Amino acid sequence: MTKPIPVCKIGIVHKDRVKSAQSAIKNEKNIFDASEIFKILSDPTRLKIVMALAKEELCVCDIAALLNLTESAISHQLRLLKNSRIVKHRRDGKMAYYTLDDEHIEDLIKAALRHTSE
Amino acid sequence: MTKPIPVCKIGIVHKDRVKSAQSAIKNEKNIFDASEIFKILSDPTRLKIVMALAKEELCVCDIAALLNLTESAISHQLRLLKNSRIVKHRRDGKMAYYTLDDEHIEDLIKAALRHTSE
DNA sequence: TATTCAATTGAATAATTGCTCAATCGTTAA
DNA sequence: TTAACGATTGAGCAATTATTCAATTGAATA
Repeated sequence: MTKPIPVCKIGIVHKDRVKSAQSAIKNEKNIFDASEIFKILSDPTRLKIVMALAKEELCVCDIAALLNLTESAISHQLRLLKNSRIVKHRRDGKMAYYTLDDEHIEDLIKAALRHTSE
Repeated sequence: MTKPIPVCKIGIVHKDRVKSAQSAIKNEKNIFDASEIFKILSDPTRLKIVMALAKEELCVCDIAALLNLTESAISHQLRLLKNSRIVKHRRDGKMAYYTLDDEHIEDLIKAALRHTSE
């Protein structure tokens, strides 16, 4: 079955398939949340920050030196990462030390790297 | 060890940590490629397309009806997904049928959904 | 207290992006 | 050949975004 009804302009072509697909994307909120996480990791600078913090606790200065960017630029990105609960920080005097706040993120990155090296 | 050298303006604060972190992000090309995949999945429309195609083979018309968008908008997004080798298509007459081209992608999405429901 | 400095914040700018609209392509059928 | 239609493409627009610059905050120290 699933025979094509060649009238796209009027309606749906494969009604049963579309209905089935609909059930796969019905949870709008979850999909939006997932896309937000992907968006956070879609910037190379942020992705590097996350990968660096997966290995070491670093202060803003360290990350700025590591990525050759200003502390301001790093601080802006860290705020986004913090809002997404991907990193957390602790204060020690003038310095702010950042670490990962989510162990799932590393798996996510590994899964992405798997796609790249196919 | 790893004693803070409080002179951020002059150089690196925690030399050994930065050196260690550097090794985690040394493969620039891979990181960029991974960020590209995240970028592709960071748009809710594209993410829905991928999730729909993970369940059913669909033509452009079906997807447009499913997401309530024009065929043009869908076609533009499908081109991006095709360029990233996430979807593939076959032609049958006037219609173009799309399916997933990468079984890793579903794992990637599942991993992201895991983060959202913490 | 006054100064220094890491970190943060807000405004501004350049670049990117998702969609619409209009035109075109390619295949089917009259 | 012509007409119809699903799909694709390019230009253009509105919205988002990564970075810089300048100003500010907050903690340590002179």
